[in-house]
Amino acid sequence: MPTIYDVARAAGVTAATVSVALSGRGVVNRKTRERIIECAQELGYRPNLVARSLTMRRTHTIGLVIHDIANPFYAEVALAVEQIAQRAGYRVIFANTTGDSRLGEELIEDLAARQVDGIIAMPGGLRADAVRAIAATGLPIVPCLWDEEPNVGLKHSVGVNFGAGGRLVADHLLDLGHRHIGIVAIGTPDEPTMRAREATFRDRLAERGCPIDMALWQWADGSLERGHGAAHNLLAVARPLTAIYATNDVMALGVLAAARERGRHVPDDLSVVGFDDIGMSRFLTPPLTTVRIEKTALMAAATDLLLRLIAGEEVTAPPPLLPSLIPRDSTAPPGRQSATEGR
Amino acid sequence: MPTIYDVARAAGVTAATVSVALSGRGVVNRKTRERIIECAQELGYRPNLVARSLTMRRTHTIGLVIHDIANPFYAEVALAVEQIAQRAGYRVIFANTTGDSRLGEELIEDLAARQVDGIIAMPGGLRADAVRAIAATGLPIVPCLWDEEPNVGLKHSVGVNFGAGGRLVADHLLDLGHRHIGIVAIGTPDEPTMRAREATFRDRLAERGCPIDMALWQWADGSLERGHGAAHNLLAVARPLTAIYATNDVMALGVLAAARERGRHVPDDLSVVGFDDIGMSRFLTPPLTTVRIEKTALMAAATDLLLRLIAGEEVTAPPPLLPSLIPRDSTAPPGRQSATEGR
DNA sequence: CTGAAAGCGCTAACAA
DNA sequence: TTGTTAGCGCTTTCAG
Repeated sequence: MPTIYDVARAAGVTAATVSVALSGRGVVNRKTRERIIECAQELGYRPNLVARSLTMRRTHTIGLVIHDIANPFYAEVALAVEQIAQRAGYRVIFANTTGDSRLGEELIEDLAARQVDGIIAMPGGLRADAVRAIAATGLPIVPCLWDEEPNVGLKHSVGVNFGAGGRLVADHLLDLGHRHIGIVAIGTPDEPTMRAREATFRDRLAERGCPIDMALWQWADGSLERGHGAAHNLLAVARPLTAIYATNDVMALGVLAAARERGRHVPDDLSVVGFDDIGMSRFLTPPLTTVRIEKTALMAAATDLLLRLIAGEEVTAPPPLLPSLIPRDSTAPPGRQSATEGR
Repeated sequence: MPTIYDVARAAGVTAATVSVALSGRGVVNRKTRERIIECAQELGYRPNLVARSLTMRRTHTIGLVIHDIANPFYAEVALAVEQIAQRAGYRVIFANTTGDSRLGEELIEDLAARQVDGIIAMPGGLRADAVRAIAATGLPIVPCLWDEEPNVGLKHSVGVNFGAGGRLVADHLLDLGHRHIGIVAIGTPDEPTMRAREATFRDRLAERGCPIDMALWQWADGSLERGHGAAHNLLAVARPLTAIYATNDVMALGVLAAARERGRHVPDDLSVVGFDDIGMSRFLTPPLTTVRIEKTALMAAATDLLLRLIAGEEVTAPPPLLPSLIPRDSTAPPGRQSATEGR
């Protein structure tokens, strides 16, 4: 690979001049510039961006730390981030934690060592204090869509009022007339903290005189497979159950599958509601009632925020957005009097 | 950020010694090493990986160029690549072309300028000659899962026998007794080249005495939305039609939705088969019959291949794998004599 | 308008 | 075992 020195020699000038000529920063004689450009082209010169990064202390790279990109929710997030970054001349390194917060910490440290200009930190496999530690370093980092600790105690973050979403679901189901509601939540039985979207749901149910039966509370890890399994557990329980709230769409997809496998027709025999509104939700059978998170808009805003932060602009993070419930065909008033078991 | 010099000063040694001590490459006195490590920790020293990259001529970064990561197929691919890379200490920069080959070329050039150690090139928004041009540069690049030009004329690539897949679909449908088959293919009417999975399907149909009715041939861009729209077009045509082959699962999902919207029951009134076997396909309603591409295994192999190439090992690319048809519930013998229109 | 010189942070010979 | 020196490829004053 030819360096700037090679083209300098070819053009009969010095490296500094080539640098200036090629970047169009300073002023260079028209003819010399042309000669330089020509030589560069001929030699197939391509700037070494890591050398430039070293000098400039800017890599034009950002890091995106997510749970796992195979989850459509994060995939959509990643697309939004990359598109905004790309247009600004930034590239993005993505790293999957798969829920391992030990790994998450390593990854985030590595990104910092690689001198990324900033980081977008999604929840799952990243502890708040690790994020704070990085932030304390001065590295711009914006936490996005964190359930607990919406802003991670940081000045810049972009969030959503997940609690409001949980309430919307409770109201929707209650209004339809459901009284026997199961939930497939993300988390583990032993972990004491509960995410807002689950907590407010439970609280609202109690508030409206229909406290949830904890035998109908299932924990899962957010994956399709686990959501599917949890739904089977729920449907196997010999109790009335007319609706299931899966706290993300991917698990809701698993719930729909389990319902079908057990001969439960959705929504006649069972209502299902999800959370997130991933792209495919409206195409499912039946189209899924869910809580919409404006992922794309939010992540675009988050990325823009990060880029401005990097540029040293004085910016202020947008306030948490209110999610909205999108009623589709997977929910309906309870039909056949609380079927207990499909098959 | 403290540099290696700061640590050196603190420990009363020289930078070179710190470098050696911290990397554990050379031999350093036990006590000095300990002192150095201690100082490093105290100062919160973190190596500057771009400086290291400049010296070592190795960034431990690879590029992944894909169509768009929001497509579950590519998301699964990306996960596999990242996981293998991660374990080897590599990070991955992903770049979406969204089908724009002009952009694809820029991205690939930029990755090269950033000195990535290698590139995984997926089809869609990347022209074969652009890939070849980069390869000619000496930058390791492995094309994966390209439909046309399986190996892009390169020595190292990983592929699949897509043609065999198309044939499997044709045989499956024909064997079930279907004679009126529609197709939702990826491409555009004007583009002369057809991908293997479509071409062999068409040819096999003809071979077995059931040439496809070109009025039942729809082109789409591979997205859920377009697949959905194309299916509606197909179902609106006043012709017998008992099965639809969507040449990727994402579009097949759109076909299932369209069928439902038109009151066509799958598989009783309409059989649907996809291609790829993305993770959610077996959870759809009904579970989708499809051609399985072992994405994860293949991409893991591809990434491993790339890493070895980077390491300068003498490697040989695996031969194209044969895909297999996974029969699920979305296909069945044609039922009600070729319904023409559902509603 | 162009060149000389220094420096970004790290590693690698080679000496001491 | 540790230090000296040079260099990776580029940018940026500061002179000329």
